[in-house]
Amino acid sequence: MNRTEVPDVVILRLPLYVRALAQLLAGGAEVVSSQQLGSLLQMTPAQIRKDLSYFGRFGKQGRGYNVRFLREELRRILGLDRKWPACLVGVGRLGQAIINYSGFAPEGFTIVAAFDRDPEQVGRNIAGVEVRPMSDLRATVADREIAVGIVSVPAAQAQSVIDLLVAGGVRGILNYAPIAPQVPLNVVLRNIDPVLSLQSMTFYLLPHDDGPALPITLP
Amino acid sequence: MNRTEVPDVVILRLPLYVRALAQLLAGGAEVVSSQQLGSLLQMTPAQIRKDLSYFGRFGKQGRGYNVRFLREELRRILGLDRKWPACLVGVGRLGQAIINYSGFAPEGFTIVAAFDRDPEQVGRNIAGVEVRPMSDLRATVADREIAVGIVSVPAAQAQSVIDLLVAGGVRGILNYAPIAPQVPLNVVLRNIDPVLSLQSMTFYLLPHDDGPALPITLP
DNA sequence: TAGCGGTAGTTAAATTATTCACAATTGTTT
DNA sequence: AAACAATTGTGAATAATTTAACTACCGCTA
Repeated sequence: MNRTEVPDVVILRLPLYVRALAQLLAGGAEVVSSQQLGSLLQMTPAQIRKDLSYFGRFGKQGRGYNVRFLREELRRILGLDRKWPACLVGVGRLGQAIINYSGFAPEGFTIVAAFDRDPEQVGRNIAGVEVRPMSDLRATVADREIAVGIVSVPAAQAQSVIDLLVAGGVRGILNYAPIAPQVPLNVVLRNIDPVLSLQSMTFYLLPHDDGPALPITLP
Repeated sequence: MNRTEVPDVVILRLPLYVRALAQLLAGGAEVVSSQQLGSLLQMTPAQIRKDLSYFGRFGKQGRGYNVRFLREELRRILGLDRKWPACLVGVGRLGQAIINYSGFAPEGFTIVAAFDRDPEQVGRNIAGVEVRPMSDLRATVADREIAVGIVSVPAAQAQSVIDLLVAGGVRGILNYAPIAPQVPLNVVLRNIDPVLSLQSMTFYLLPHDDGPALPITLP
């Protein structure tokens, strides 16, 4: 299972499958076909089967996939069957919302340390996490084997914070700042950027010439 | 300029260009080449030129692109040269962080109305926006010609809220709930889902066989 | 004004991703 | 037990996207 063989787009879709399977499981389903999963996620059954085939054979012909089994396999493939301690940098409004967000922990992403450069914030305890000074970042990341850094500082400071995290040994970064950060090839970057999302949305809200303005009447 | 001719991936990249150009402009640059823009955004110059060529000819051979001009053209193409009034549904912790976020308004996205089903929240004023009951949603969206809805309610309620927004006439939805919503073809959907981002990140943090474990010694 | 370095726009080629189509297999029904 | 309906996994075909390569052009310099 050579990771360079599996296209990135496929990896991006696997968590979608995991989530849909969890839903199905919660609903009591034991078996699901690529057809059903496809209509749930609005994609073609062929794509789902193809995606899964990169990793093995999980289904039974004529039946479909065992929901619980497939979910567990995908979680294992993605590394979701373990804990991923993370640290947060920047405990402003956004950072606090992130620390308090209840969606990370159940998925194994626990924020075990928080940092801020503001002396006012340092020492505060937010949702059980003590805010530490930036000068502690490097050592803490190393000591606690933190592989994931979450960045919620203003754009102006984001790149230098990311550099710090990388220097500390973090291997993945979830960046909320509205910039296009530079990271080494061996560091995985994911950007959360609602403004970009809105800005690409508006194009489709504009009127465009994609058809005759008036119905064409044949003579 | 038929929108069906322009690939979606291209539209997704345009805001990136707009942002990079704004940065360059702030830095005093008057002209930029696809080469420079590419290294700033970590993409090939060819891709940038190709993307721009879908919309016209903006550069000068031997020189590059006029930063201010290209930025304005792209903003016009994306519809960013106008105001996009938006409404927010769900003013819990996340919703409040969104309303208070200072990054939307400068880009023309102003939250002009907020809704919540909790009677405790209704009537409150958050950052100058009064929270209204869900029963007002439909009429308000229509009256104020709100084209964009932002959804920050718990997953369980998200689909029904989205249905409401669509019924009210919203044409684009920015969804923060961790679900895969169903929307009609004529409604543009963008999901903000940090958990999915993390879940696809961890795959790359795992050890994978992508090369010999030990150096191979030739005899 | 002729030549040159540099860069856009564009056509063609290469690469990547998606969809199709079908053999193989499963469980069910008659 | 045979026929049948359903569904996977996959190789081939198709479609989409990216990259490369080249022509035309711009502004500068000698």
